[in-house]
Amino acid sequence: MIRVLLVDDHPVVREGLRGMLEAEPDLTVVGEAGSGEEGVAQTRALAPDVVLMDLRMRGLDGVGATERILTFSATKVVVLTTYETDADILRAVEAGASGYLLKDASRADLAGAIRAAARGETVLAPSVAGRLVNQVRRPVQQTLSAREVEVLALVAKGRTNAEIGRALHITEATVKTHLLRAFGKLEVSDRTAAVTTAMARGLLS
Amino acid sequence: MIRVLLVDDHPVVREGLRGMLEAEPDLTVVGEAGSGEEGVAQTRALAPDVVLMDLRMRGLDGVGATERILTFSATKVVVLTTYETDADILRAVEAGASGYLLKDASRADLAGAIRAAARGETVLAPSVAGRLVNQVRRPVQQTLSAREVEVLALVAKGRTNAEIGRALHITEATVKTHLLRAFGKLEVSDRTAAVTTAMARGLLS
DNA sequence: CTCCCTGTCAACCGTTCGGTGGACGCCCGG
DNA sequence: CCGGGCGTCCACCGAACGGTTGACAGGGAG
Repeated sequence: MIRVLLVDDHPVVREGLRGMLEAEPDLTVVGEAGSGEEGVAQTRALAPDVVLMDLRMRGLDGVGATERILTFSATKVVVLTTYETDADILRAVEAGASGYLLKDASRADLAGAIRAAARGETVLAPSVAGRLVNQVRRPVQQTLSAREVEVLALVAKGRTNAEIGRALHITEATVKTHLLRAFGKLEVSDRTAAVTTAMARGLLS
Repeated sequence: MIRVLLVDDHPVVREGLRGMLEAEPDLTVVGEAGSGEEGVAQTRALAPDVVLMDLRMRGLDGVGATERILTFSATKVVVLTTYETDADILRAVEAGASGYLLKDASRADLAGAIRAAARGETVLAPSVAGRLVNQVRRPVQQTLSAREVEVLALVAKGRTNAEIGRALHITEATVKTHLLRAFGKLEVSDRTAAVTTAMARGLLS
């Protein structure tokens, strides 16, 4: 019997997962948590075999909760989320998730992924696997520096370079340097495209 | 007994809703649909009292499905969605939805909203109501014209005005006119802010 | 029928941006 | 200890952008 803990801030989703998993004879839901913090605490208390973890949550998010859980436990973590942005997927895998499923998964997908995770295997939804391959194939993993993100966030609000410089207590020249470096990393050539692609990759906001 | 139809493209969510609603003695789930088209068909076939409708779906979305349903049926539609962008809320209410709930709603919230909708009342989640008030209080409802959206979408991709003009077979001057009008409507003064606020209001992509 | 919105185009001007080519100090890791 | 990434700064140039004003045609609403 595989013991599963559900971590999701939506009661509806928890209820749905519970219903689907309890219908499988070899799976049992031993607990639910509505936040990342609660998920960590419940894992410590219940020592489940597998945690089904939502990514987007208020407070401690799924990635953070996964990292914490794996520091003290052999519990497997399967990430279950609605969206599949490149950055989310990469962060989850880096944090040590044993699987990445989307919420449109069927009962069979879910159960299969949980059993695989319990056996120590890693399962990715097909579309997720493709995106991950794209990430890995790209040799230079393009992470924006904290400062670059800071500048881009202000650009997204429509600030001019001079305004951004004043806001961050740096000169306009420095702002431009940050932006040009960000352009290179994002493979774009203007600020608007930089903002949209950074958002698409989950690097902003 | 209030007869409810579930329309959501996520099996997990449908399962969760079914579980929560079946626990209420006066509610019964008479059917499920995984798409807008199917939702319309099922409503026609089953004539439920209330449809619980997800907004974001592939194909015919929740707003479109709601509009169609209300043309031929007295069925009440309660919108249930994860996100609350201003444009989504307004579109759903304009389409004739009797309620707007978020997926973090509790079982009591859900059941209460369905009962209210069945009685002919309108229920909005508190945060949704606030946003709607903001929309209505703003006298000039700022809807971007189709052409303006088209231009903004290309701006979001980093195209210059001249490139956009060539792509849309208009001159750069016209592109600038569209953009300036969009700036006015969105209350911004540069293209980047225009794109981000348009996205935030759900007017883009 | 008239008004307003939309879509189209034009010219001009000042400001901002993007590109280039530097420069310096810091810190981390090989 | 030395390379490289990061954060900071400077100067210059051409291109792009934002603001303004003005214009005209078509269509839907009052």
